[in-house]
Amino acid sequence: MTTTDQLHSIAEASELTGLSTHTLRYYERAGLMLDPVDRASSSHRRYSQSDINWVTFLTKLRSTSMPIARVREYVELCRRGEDTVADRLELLLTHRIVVAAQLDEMTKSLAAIDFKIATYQGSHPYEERQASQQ
Amino acid sequence: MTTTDQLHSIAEASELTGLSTHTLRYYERAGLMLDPVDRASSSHRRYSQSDINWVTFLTKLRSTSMPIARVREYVELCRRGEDTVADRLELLLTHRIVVAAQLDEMTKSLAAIDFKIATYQGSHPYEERQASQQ
DNA sequence: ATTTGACTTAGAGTGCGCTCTAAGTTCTAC
DNA sequence: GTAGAACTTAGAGCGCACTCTAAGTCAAAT
Repeated sequence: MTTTDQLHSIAEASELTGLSTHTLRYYERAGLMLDPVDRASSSHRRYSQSDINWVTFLTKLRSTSMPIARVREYVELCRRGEDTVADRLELLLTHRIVVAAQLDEMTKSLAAIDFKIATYQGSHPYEERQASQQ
Repeated sequence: MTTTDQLHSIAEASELTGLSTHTLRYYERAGLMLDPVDRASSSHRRYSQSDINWVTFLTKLRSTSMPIARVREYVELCRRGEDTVADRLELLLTHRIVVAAQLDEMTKSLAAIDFKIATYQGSHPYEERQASQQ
């Protein structure tokens, strides 16, 4: 719970998050970091564990197609403190609906693809299948 | 099974597929149609039911993030006839793996978002929750 | 001390998938 | 026959999310 935090170079942060160093800098410039990333005396970035955790959560938002601008809105609410919790909740609940719809559409698409795969594999035993125009 | 096919204007095709007329023309130019779309004497497009069905399947590929170029590869295989079935199958099976991974990542991201939602809603009854830095 | 590689910045460039424009033609309704 | 909507084309433009560049600074090893 205390800040015995080990600090990470941008290369390490890249390893840990799966984002490129370019993207990490880009996200920072885009205002997506919760608080300013520490700097070494050399001005090199030093990522704390909590920075890493934040970026990790951020990638969950991104991987569910939340636009950068929306992520920024969310971060800005976070930075404004505890009295924005209701707004943050609403934002996430709204996003949740989008994600559920995405999952649903994707599942249906997968089913259609699987159906096509089955026709190629010969869904009917004994070669009873008909020639399809697709 | 016979071609009693009703023909559809591009506006109707747009309605039926959920794609804009712009996108329908774009896909055609991009070589994504299985066979050439019929034209009225006026040169207006006339979509057959099988065109519609094809576009519908095409959107399943697109909605699972298959790039346009890959869809085109697939279509070209389809056009080359029955001896490309093995290649088509391989292409779809490869894509299937990608889609499954996407579904998995999305599901995990949703879980992370739900977890955050729960913390905002007060996951613990009786307000036992701690202030989080996020 | 010098080389090598990792880092810094601001800003330009890229790739993808549309999306729109403009100028012209055709269909539908009156 | 004329108005207005829907269609046609080739090609330009756009938005998003990176991704890269260039010129310079800093760090670790020899």
